[in-house]
Order: sequence, then C-alpha cells, then structure tokens
Amino acid sequence: MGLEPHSPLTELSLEAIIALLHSRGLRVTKGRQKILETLLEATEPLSLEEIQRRSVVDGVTPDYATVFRVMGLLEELQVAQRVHLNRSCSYFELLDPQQHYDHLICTQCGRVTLMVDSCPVEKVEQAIGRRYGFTDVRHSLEFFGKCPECR
Amino acid sequence: MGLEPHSPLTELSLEAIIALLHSRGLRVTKGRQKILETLLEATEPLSLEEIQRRSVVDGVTPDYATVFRVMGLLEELQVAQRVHLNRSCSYFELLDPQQHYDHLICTQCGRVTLMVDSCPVEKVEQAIGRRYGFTDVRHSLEFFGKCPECR
DNA sequence: GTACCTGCAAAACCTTTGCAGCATC
DNA sequence: GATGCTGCAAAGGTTTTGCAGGTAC
Repeated sequence: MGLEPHSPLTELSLEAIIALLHSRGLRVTKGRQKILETLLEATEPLSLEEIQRRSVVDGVTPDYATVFRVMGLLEELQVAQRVHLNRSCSYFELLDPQQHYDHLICTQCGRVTLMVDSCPVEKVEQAIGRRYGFTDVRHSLEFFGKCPECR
Repeated sequence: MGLEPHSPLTELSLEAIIALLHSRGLRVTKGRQKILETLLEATEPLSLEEIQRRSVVDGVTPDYATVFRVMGLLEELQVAQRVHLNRSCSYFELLDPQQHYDHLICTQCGRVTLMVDSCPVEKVEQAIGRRYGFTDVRHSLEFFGKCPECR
C-alpha cells in the first residue's frame, strides 16, 4: 500500500478518524464508518470475525476480506493496533493517542481486562531505546493469570 | 492432553528437563533430546521450522508435526513458552525459572535482542495480581523499534 | 508387552490476493 | 469521471489431527 507518514491523531473519535481518512484521500464508506463505530464501542480487543459480526449495516454483513483490509489500513495509519492474546488469530483495538492500554488475560476463560492506568513500562521506554540504540520504541505488554472467577 | 500440575523446574538444563519428562511418565527419545539441545543452544526465539532444521539427528530431519507436538508438550509442562514477534508464525524459547527475558524487536530487519537485565515489570506483577484479583500472574513484554543498523 | 512417539498425509484454519463491478469524491 | 473500495472466489501459509508402524521403558 505504501502510505506516507502523517501527523498522528490527537484524539480518538469517529470525527477525527474520518478527517484523517479524508486528508489522505481515502474514502469514507458506510461500511468503514460502521467498523469504526464497532471499534469505538468495544471494551476489549476484537477478532476480525467479531468485528465483521458487529458491523452489519442494514442487515448486510461486510465481507471478511473487507474487514481484513480495513484493519490493515487502520493499522498502517496507526489508528489501530494488533494485539496478541495467545489465541489462534489476531485481535485489534483502536490506538488512543492519549491513553495506553496493557492487557490482563485469564488463561482459563480468556477474558481480557484492559489495564488503563499506570503502565509500568512507559517511563522506561526512552531509556531502553537509548541503551540499545533503538528509535521509535513502542511496546506490547500482556499479563496472564487466573481471574477471580476461575479460581 | 490434560497434564496434571507439577512442581516446576528449579534450573534450566538438559538433565533437569529430562528428569521432568521421566517423572511424568513421558518418553525421552533421541529426537526430543536433540530438540531440547537446539532450544538450549538458541540465543533467540525459534520458529518450528527453525527448530526442525536445527534438530537433525544422524542426517534425519524430524517431522514438522513431531516438532509441533513436542513444543506443545514443553509449553504445557511450562518448560517452554510461545513468543509473538509480530510475524506470521509462532516462536518458542525455553522458560528459565531463574531468569526472565523480554524482547526488543527491530521493526525493519526483524532482529530480536534478548533483554536479560532488569525487567521493568517483574516487581509490579504481584501488585497487579492483587489489584485485579488474579493469581499465577506472568507476563509477556515486547519492545519494538528501529535498531541502530536500520536507521 | 504396553504405552507412548513418530512420520506421513490430509484436514482445518486463518490470512492474503486478484479481479470485476460499484461507490465515493 | 477517476480512483479507491467491496464482494466473491481462490490461493497461500501455518497449525492441527488421524492413523499405522516403530520405540522407549
């Protein structure tokens, strides 16, 4: 696809994402809008199939390939990110420029808890970059354990 | 498979893992031994194909399905773990009971650096478990960025 | 001798792509 | 009207399983 770098979102909202799409010369279709709404409403990362199932417009389910391509696009635009939950397929969530989420996953029931507060890693990210000579350092942090209900 | 819980390894060595297999009534074949040696020698996580390629015994390459099943077994025994490097397949590494590794992955060339020292998360693991009511908390932490050579 | 393992082969899954028609701008 | 998007269909890869024969204990 080969998208140019762009100024990142400053806020996470339907309007802001639509504006970003427009500014890149990309189309805002009903299907895309619905997928974005699905992602904005989600309280945990969703698989492509879940996104597809929740993005029905006027009784019409979007094609799986379309969902796949839209998510690839959003990932490239750094509006969404892929999350690994030790499952057999990829999960996606929107990337909030003002907030960072880590995940707490129950190894028994698979329930995913978003950990909104106090990421223990963010502060050391730059230090790690410096130490190893890396730039543009991001991270992905998942905790696994048994949740209260599964004990 | 349904393995019972067991006392974890206290040290990471060929002998210790073999003893664990024996104690669980599992067989120690030449193939398994070679796979374990491959994993012990590795300096970064390996894909199933890489494990297969490096585990040739007397000119005979083990079957891919065998490697797959051995790694599944080691994972269940908590001797090895799966690592996600944002690639299209799973990677595996041994789980050292005395040492924890996080990963630093170059988004350009894919090189993986093991971060041996000072995991920034280990200290808060119990606190997080307590806070969310989780037990047996482990974590998986990956950093991504551009390595010095790729800048 | 009795499990347990392995190799072979095929199935199951998830991901990815090509192409023709359609919708957005 | 041009460009990009979608659905359909098929291909590509990785993961997973069944089964018969072989091997560790």
